[in-house]
Amino acid sequence: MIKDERLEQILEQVSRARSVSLTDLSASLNVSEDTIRRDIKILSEKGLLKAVRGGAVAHSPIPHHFRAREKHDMARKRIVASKALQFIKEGQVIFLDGGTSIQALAELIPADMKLTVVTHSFPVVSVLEDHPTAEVIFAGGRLCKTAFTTIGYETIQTFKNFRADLCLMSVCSIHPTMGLTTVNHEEAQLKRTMMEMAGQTIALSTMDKLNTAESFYIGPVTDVDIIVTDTEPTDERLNVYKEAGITIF
Amino acid sequence: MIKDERLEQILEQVSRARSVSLTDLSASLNVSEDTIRRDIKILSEKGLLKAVRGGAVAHSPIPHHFRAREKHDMARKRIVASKALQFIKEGQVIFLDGGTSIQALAELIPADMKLTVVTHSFPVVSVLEDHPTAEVIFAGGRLCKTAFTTIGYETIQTFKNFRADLCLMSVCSIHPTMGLTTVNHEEAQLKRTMMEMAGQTIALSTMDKLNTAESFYIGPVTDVDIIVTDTEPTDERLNVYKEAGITIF
DNA sequence: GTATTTATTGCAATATTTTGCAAGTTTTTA
DNA sequence: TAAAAACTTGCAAAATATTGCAATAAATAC
Repeated sequence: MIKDERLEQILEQVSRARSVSLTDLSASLNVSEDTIRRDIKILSEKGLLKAVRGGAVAHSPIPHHFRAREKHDMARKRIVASKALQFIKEGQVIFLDGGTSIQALAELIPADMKLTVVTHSFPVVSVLEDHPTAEVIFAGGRLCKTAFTTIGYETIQTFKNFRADLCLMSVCSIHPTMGLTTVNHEEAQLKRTMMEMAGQTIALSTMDKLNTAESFYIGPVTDVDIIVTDTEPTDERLNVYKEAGITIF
Repeated sequence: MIKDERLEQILEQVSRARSVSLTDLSASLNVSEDTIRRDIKILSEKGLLKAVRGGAVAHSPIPHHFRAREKHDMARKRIVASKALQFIKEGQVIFLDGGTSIQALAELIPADMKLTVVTHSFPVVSVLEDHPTAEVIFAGGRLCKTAFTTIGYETIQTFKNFRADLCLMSVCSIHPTMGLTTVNHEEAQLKRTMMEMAGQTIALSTMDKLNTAESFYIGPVTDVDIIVTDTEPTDERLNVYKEAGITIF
């Protein structure tokens, strides 16, 4: 049997029974448990099921995937996320933006950390759904079917009801003189509100977003307090931001 | 049996019987009491049930776990859903409540039907995510980790911003004199608001919910305009509702 | 065509997690 | 207060994961 076919079979069994064991799959598909384990790992990385000890289970009904966006560069994003994690302290109220870097960050939050998380991202909710001590508040609004977030008036109003210690924002484009920009007017408004309502803003950005600009203005670079990237803070491309008074990690 | 599956079985039994003993669980799941004790500890740390001496009880103010209800009586729920579908007309603004009946209904909405849907249920969003012409507005709020809905002040405020043609509500309990009731104060408030803001309310109920009552009052039975059940409208158990002026389907 | 690379699979050695048991402690019950 | 039931802790056995490696098959280059 060809590998793809086997993956299909696994998915089918999971969707039928909601959970399957390695032993059963290994027997019914005539391959070793090791192979099944690897298959499940592949499928779980694609977000098509959830790997658990001894087998796999179907995902929760909370939407968890970004459809339009490819999950490329995940390694870099995890680096950024793990650097940003240090700024989150027990007991804080934090805003989590959309975007895969932020999703990676949510995955890293320790299970015993008490937090209040306000977010407008379905994938983030999906990650925190299993978190025992995080109080999660979802900012509703019009569903953005491409980014898997909510957006618009309602979303902004919700964020206005909170005063966060920290806003963890994913960056679309950042430029020393053009400031923070994004591809969409409503998103710009929303990000502006999130920053206003938070004591401190941390921008998560991979190096390819630095020194670029899009059409819709969010605010000057000095609106962010800290920039976290996937390179060394000593990288000379970052000097211009340091001179503007922004802390780099 | 894999561990995850066992945890769900425990949740299911707890939500069905409201309380379970270590001894019973140990016998029915074929593991030692120690293991069950550890399982219950895990679940209680996630806030999905309450550990008590000798077993576990359901968390009183929280609706039963979504997954536990998911498989239960799906056939009946689909009957109810398909009957309710006829009331949804092109171009309307509709409220969709949580619950598996409503999820089944969302699945039946034709792909070419133009609608504005306001909901607080993640599973419903998940279904409508693929719908090409439905504008989906998600009512944010505090995440209810068992029912996969949002709840609380924020959620209620969001619904107050809309005037819907139709509110499709899942019923917890309905009784001719006790009225509409549910297991949780916040949920009761929310349902009340949804009905207030909608021109017409349709209650989806399987027969086992009829003539039962829970602790938290939503409103009199006359708050709903139509009741859709899984039996014939001529069923004599429904007469008392007809006499109250409610249309039965 | 053959050689080289690449991907896949199973196996073995080594961690890690889960589970059941036993001994001792606490809580409940009568 | 004594007996029974339930809980806690530590530990060893079993189950499951991880890693590296070799054998095989498939793809690609030469």
